[in-house]
Amino acid sequence: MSATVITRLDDVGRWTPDAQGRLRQAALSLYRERGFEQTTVADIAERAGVTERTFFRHFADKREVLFAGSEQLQEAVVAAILAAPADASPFAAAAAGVAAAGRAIQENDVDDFPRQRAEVIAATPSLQERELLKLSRLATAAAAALRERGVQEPAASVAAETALGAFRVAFERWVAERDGGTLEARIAETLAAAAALLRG
Amino acid sequence: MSATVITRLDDVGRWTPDAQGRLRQAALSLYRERGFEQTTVADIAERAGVTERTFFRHFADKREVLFAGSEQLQEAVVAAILAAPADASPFAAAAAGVAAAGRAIQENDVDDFPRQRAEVIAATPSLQERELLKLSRLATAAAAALRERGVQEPAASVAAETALGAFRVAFERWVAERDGGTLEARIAETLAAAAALLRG
DNA sequence: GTCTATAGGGCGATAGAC
DNA sequence: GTCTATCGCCCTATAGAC
Repeated sequence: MSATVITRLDDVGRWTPDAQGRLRQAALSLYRERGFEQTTVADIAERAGVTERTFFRHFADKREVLFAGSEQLQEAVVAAILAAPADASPFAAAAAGVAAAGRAIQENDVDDFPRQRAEVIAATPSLQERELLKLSRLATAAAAALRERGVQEPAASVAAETALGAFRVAFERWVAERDGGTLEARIAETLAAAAALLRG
Repeated sequence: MSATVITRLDDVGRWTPDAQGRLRQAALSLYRERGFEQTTVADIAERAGVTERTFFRHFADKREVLFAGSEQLQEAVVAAILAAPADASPFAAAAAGVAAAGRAIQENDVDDFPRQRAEVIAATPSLQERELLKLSRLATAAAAALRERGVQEPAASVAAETALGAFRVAFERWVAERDGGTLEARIAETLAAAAALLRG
């Protein structure tokens, strides 16, 4: 998520710094203006003031530009799961993980970036695919963290999938309803719904 | 899933019938032989005895050729949810849906197709993306079916996501362990683990 | 930075079924 | 005649190779 920080004036040399950050902003604005398919990598590079080749040096493909920072999110989730009280249930630990994800997203929220990004993704199937893959990897990492806590399979994977399913629903609702409260609140509400489900 | 059936000899005209079925078989075998990325659409078309252009008339892209029949699967899931006993809990109804999915997959199992297909997908990130998108759409359809049964949001979406999360875990385990019993049994086991989770 | 193979869309032509 | 499956050729953008 975080942009490259200029610590010394020498860093401002032949090229303007933070090409990656400019590429991300250029891509998001263009995807919003004309749509993902109607935007070429050349368009993005041009707006960011770099060459097409530079784009592919920073991002593996045209989709990935919207998913920078997903590793940090994953780390936050794993850390929260490992940091949960020793006596927390598997689902409670997984829930702590997705709650941390919600907090991390809101903390890094600048210029309504997460919601704008989410709207573009919601409008573009091929971006949805990438998002789902990231969430799936996140679930895999969460399950591994739960196993580290001593949770057996298939409980670990099921708990991770369930918590992340709740997260997905919460995030979707948060994006759809602009005045529906904070993401954290939505997540808490959805996790509660999940917990209530199997009791009923 | 079903191939075009030749009902009359006249159907065999200028071209050999069932181009779609041949394309699916050609694609799966080539993906297994040399991998998805190493296979070109031209390769597939050649093996199926049609032109490249014909491939794209049957399938939107190179991935979609492995996902024919997913609409029928979705219909089976929705039907099973709607057919569940009126007094079934939201989660129980969703569970009936994914159990039906498991049965549908095993019924159409010819030549170990589902497992071979799953192995190729497991080895190919871009195919995983497509698979996850299909499952996500399935979850959306399942949630809609639950709402039709009178389940409110967010319970409907959460129940659908949870049941499909369990399905995903079950399917993965079934693919990984060749002698681990039937898919149906795996699904039942995983659904039970999900139910146990939130009680604990 | 340059070069190239491949995906995948557009559009018209063709040939058979009915 | 219509409808539908196929083919051929053109094109651009992606993304990997060199």
